[in-house]
Amino acid sequence: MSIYSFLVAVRSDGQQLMSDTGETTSHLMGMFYRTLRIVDNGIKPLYVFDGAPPKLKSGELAKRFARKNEASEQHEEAKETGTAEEVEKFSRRTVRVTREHNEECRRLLRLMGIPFIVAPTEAEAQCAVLARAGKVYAAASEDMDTLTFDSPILLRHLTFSEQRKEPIQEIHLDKTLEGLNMDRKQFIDLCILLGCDYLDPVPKIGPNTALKLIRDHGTLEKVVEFIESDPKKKYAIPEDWPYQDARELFLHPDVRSADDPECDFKWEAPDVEGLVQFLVNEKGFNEDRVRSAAQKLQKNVKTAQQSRLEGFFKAIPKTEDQKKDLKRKHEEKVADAKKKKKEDAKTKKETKAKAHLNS
DNA sequence: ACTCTGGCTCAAGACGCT
DNA sequence: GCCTCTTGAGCCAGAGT
DNA sequence: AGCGTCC
Repeated sequence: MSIYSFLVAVRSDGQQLMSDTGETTSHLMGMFYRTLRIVDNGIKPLYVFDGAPPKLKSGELAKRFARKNEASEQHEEAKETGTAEEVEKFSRRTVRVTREHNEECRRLLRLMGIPFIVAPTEAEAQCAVLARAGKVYAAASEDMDTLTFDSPILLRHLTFSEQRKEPIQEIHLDKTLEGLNMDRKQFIDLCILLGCDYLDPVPKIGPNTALKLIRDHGTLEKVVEFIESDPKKKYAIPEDWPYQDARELFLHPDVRSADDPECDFKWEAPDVEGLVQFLVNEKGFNEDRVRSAAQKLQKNVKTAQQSRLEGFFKAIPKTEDQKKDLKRKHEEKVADAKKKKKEDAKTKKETKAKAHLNS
């Protein structure tokens, strides 16, 4: 996901950054400096790449594919008749992450000495397993599904950029369940009803209604039964709506077990000359910048071992206003009952163990 | 009057100098 | 054999209560 | 904080 956002956001004059041979470098630029920042803040990141999507997702993926093609057409059209702004707008929408982008990011991580794993399927699910097993301190992702996959802690907006808008959020699954007064099974059912990648949403059921339905009926089985037997026909379950399959994916996703040898991660010193070869010689990065970045990495490999444990995050108490605000939105609706802890970005942070990043 | 959903649009990263 | 997945927030209209 | 630049 972050590769995607780098491709969309890292631009100049409406174009992605490129080497002199015309190859895109936006993803490397984004990866390199963000990872550097993270390491510089005492965190030892582990990246997780998405594997093959589960079959249940193919319907959704087909839709996205269609949308992407549509955007490409609009892009072509804009190039003929539209303004420069329109061309740029549609250009962003046509962005696709390729195998090459992925492989270059992995090569970059290897040279930086940062470990990664390619998940059998969903990266979020793999993140959750590793966090659950204590291989990492938390799973970092923008996706709430990470909690549904049973990660004990989710970090959102884990970036240490100076001009970051959103504060880092640390969300604990146990507190969330406590706040909702639900067990994990109900939470999974709630998330499915709320709308997940695997199933179409149920029309007219938004966050509030979803929460109420699960509260009133306890399980999705009962909710579906209620909806179908409702004489007023207020809601309609979509034709093809295999919620049991979705639930099964959340409960038993295809993941690499944490004790698998592949999950024996190591954080190593950067290969400075390799980085120079790759980023400077091949991609045209500025050599001084790359070398000083590599130096920072090297320094942190040493100091990171002797983890200085200070308070990692500083909690900011929620005001009543903020609570009200949260009532609105859907993910946040969940997050609301969920007790989230907002973190102050400006304070320096340390991880106890290792923070865990999702690609 | 209030609540809720759904449709719409937009913007999206990080650095370093001033 | 192709093809590596957009997403969230803010705003507003309109239906439902 | 704003803004040009990174490649």
